[in-house]
Amino acid sequence: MSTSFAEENYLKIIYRLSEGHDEDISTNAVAELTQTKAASVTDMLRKLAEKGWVNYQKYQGVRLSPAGEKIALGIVRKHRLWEVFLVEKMGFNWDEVHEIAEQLEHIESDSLIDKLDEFLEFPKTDPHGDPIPTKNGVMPELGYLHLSDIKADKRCVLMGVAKDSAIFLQLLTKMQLSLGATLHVLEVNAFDRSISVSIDNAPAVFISHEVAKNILVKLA
Amino acid sequence: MSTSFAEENYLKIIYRLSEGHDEDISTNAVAELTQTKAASVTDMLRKLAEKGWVNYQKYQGVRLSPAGEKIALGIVRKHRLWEVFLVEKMGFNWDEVHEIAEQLEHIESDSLIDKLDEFLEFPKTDPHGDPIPTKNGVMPELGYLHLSDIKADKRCVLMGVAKDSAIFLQLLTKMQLSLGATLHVLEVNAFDRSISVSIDNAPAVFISHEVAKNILVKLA
DNA sequence: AATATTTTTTAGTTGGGCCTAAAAAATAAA
DNA sequence: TTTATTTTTTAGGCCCAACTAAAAAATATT
Ligand SMILES: [Mn+2]
Ligand SMILES: [Mn+2]
Ligand SMILES: [Mn+2]
Ligand SMILES: [Mn+2]
Repeated sequence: MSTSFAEENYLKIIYRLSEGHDEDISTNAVAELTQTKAASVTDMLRKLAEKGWVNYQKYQGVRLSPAGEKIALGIVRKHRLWEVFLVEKMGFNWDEVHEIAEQLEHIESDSLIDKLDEFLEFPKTDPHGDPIPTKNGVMPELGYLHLSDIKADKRCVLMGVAKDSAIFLQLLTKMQLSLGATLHVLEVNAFDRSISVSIDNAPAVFISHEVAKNILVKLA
Repeated sequence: MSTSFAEENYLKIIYRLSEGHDEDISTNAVAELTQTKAASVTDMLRKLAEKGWVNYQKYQGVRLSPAGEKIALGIVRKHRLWEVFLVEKMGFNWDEVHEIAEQLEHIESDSLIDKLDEFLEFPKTDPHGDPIPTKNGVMPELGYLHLSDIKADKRCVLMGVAKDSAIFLQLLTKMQLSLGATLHVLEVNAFDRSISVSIDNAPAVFISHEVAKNILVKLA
C-alpha cells in the first residue's frame, strides 16, 4: 500500500514520540509536532488505524503497529542517510541539512537508497550522531548519556545531539562543540545546574543545563 | 510565490510542448502528457494564468509567460542534474533514472542544486544528451540532427536521444548504441526507411526509422 | 460528589487537484 | 452553408488534508 507525504510524516512523528517509553501517544502531542490542530490529528489517526499502521481507539491515544513502525523506520533511515550525503558529499554544515532531508526522505526508490547507502560507505550514524536504522528495519541502540547527567571530574566524548534545530546546532558550533570532541566535566554548579567543561583540553567554559541536556556523550 | 508539484509538472510539460515551434499549446496535448483529463487541464490553466505563469484565454490554447518559463527551466535543470548524479555517482543505467528524477526535481533548495552542480563538475548535458539549463535560466542550443535525416555514406556521432522511455533506451543499449558511438550510415532502405549502419566500425546492422528518428547525432 | 478545566472528538467548511457528464465553441465535412 | 465531429469548457462531485466552532469525554479541583 502506498503512503502519502502527510501519512509518512505522521508515522515518523508518532515513532519519535514513542521512542524509549511504552505509553500511548496523545493527540495533542502529535498535533504539536505536525504543526497542525488536534482535530486534524484525530482525522488522520482514524485513517492510519484503518490502514493498519497504528493502534488507535478514541480518547485512548495512539501507538504504532508493527507495520507502521516498519514504515516509520524506513523514513527515518532515508532522512538520516540523506543527511549524511548532504554533509559528507555536498559540503553542508550539520545545521543546514534537516529541512532538505525532510523533503528527500519522501523520495520513493528502494534501489536508490541501497545505492546511496553504499556510496556513503554504510554509515552507522547521521551528522547529529543519530543511529541509522538498518535496511531490515532495526534501530541500533547506542546507549548514549546526556551530558547533563555526567558527574564532576568525568571525561567523555561528544557522540550526538538530542535536538536538530539550526539555532541549537549553530550555538554548539560557536562553542567548539562538535561530534568527537572530548569533554572534561570539571564542576557542576548547583545554582543553575550549569557545568564547567574543558573542551578538547582547552580552558574551561560554562555550558548551560539547557544545552547540556541536549548533548549526548559516552564516557571516555 | 511557491509552486506545488502539480503546478511544476504542468509548467514543465507546457515547456516541453513549446520547445522549437512558436504556436500555442492545446489543452488536449497537455492532458496527454500530464496523464489527466482535458477538464482537469482547463482548471489548472486557469490557475496558472491567475498566478501569471502562463498566457491563456479559453479556446485559444496556452503558452508560458517569461515567469513560467523561468520556473520550468529551473525544474528541467534540477531533473537533468539529478539524472547525471544518478548515473555518474550512483551507478544507475540511463534507462533507470527518469522516474526517480521526476521525484527529485521537486526538491526545493537553491543551495543544494548549486552544490550538486559543483559536485558533478558542472555537466553540460544529462545522461540522455539533453542540455542542462544554466543557473540563470538559459537552455543551451545544441543543434543536433536526427539520425533519420542523415544521408547515406555520412559518418556521425551519437549525441543524444529524443525519448526517455526505458523500453527505448534498453533497446539502444542492446544494439550497442550509447552516447559517443560513431555511426557510419551505409544505406537508406527506401522500402521501410530503415537504415544500415556500422556502429563503432562493427559490421552493419539495421536500424528502423522509428528508432533512427529518436536518435540525435552530430556529423563527424 | 459536584463542578471546573483540559483534552479529544464531531460537525461542518475550505482549497487543491482530480473526475464524469453535459453544454458550448471551434473546426471539418457534406 | 448547414450539419456533423472534435475540442474545450462548465457544472457538479469526490477524496485528501487541513481548518474552526461546538459537543463530549476525561481529568483535576473544590
Ligand atoms: Mn534531521
Ligand atoms: Mn539528524
Ligand atoms: Mn528524464
Ligand atoms: Mn534526461
